[in-house]
Amino acid sequence: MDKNLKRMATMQRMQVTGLELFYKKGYYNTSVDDILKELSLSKGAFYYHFQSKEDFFISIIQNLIVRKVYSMLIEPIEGKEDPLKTIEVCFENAMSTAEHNELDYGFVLSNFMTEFNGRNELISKYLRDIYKMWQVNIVTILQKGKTDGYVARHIDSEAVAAFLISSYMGVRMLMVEGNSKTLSYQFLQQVRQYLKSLEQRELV
Amino acid sequence: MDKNLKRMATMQRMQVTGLELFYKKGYYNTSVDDILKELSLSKGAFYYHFQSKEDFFISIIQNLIVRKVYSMLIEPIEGKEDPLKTIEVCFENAMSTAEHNELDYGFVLSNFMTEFNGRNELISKYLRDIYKMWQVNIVTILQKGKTDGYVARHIDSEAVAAFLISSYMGVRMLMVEGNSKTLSYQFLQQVRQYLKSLEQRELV
DNA sequence: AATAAAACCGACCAAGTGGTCGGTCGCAAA
DNA sequence: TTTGCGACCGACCACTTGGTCGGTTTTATT
Repeated sequence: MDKNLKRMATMQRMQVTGLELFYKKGYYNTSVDDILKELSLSKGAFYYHFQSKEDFFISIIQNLIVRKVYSMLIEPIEGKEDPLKTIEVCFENAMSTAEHNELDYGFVLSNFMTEFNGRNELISKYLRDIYKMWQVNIVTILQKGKTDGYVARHIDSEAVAAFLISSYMGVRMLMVEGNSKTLSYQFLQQVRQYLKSLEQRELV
Repeated sequence: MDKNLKRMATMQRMQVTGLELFYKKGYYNTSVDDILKELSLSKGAFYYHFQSKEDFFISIIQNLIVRKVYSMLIEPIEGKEDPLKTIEVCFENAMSTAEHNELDYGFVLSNFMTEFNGRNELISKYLRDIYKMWQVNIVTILQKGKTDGYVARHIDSEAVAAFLISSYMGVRMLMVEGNSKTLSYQFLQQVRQYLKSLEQRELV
């Protein structure tokens, strides 16, 4: 019990610091030693808990990244009434969080998707699954929104979801290049404009 | 003269192969030796022509990446009549090119922006400049579009440009995860929907 | 053919890299 | 107090990295 607790505690410390550095400097550009130095731990400790650097990163995906994306972008829109409004608010919050984080290196998910693409199929798959989870979620609430009369029936929910996700990943990438405040404002403004064009007009 | 030609030829060969590999495997994940092996050249040849790996990459930006972005995304929309239609067509072409490229690893510019962000300020600056060039260009034609009665006067050109670029960078990133055909179609469909909402309605 | 500069070669270097392994330490059960 | 084991240490290994440098080959010029 207690032992298990200690084990988990150390692993979590490693994962948290690992994600921090991987996010900041990139996976391939961060050595295991870098992480260990930060924690004053040794190689032995690392390879006692994890099989490899890859295995370590996968555990980070499952324990930290999934949760992060879920709590920030998926959970806030699940089962809400007006999908368009809900998505708008969710984006506002996400952008605001990013904007006020002085150590912003972009959207975790898309950064890693870019880095691992074509280089590590296994990790790419895990990341892709998170993206899909998000995508499916948006599609679902849009479909429900049609039934409930919030969303125009003729729109292609899958396409809207893809477009929203694309634009979000895009701005989040651009925001790190400075001017995040302005960009954030401009982005939200245009998202609103776009979302408005999806509204169900003239309810019978 | 002739000497200069040979020099340029070798340098270009290195740059082309370099970009290919950097684009495919990432800058930090591609060694100078990797590039040299591909060309059957030696370290000596490389460091005779370039001061460092960084210097080499900067020359690639200036000689290849700038031109690529310019010819694909900037030049096609310069000085055209109807900005919204022009942007639409330009995106259609860009997406089509990407879609039919079986070795697609995303949008060159945004991939490198992500990779170098926070890791190499000098290179980031060069890349950012390309992005700005593109941005300014879109803003310019949108403003002209207002004067010419194609674009609604109340829209924020800067915001529209940022939004368009964001979404483009986003899809291009997602396209490499498979389903590029579907994604491409969905994206263009939504871009059209969005662009339509920017049109100048009811001309006097 | 002689020459000199330009272009290229490849062994070498120091500084890392991910990963291994024999050992140590502290704590809980006996 | 002894024992056993989970947690951790750190020297070490094979290998790769960007970069150097003394030297050789190509090439154009005379």
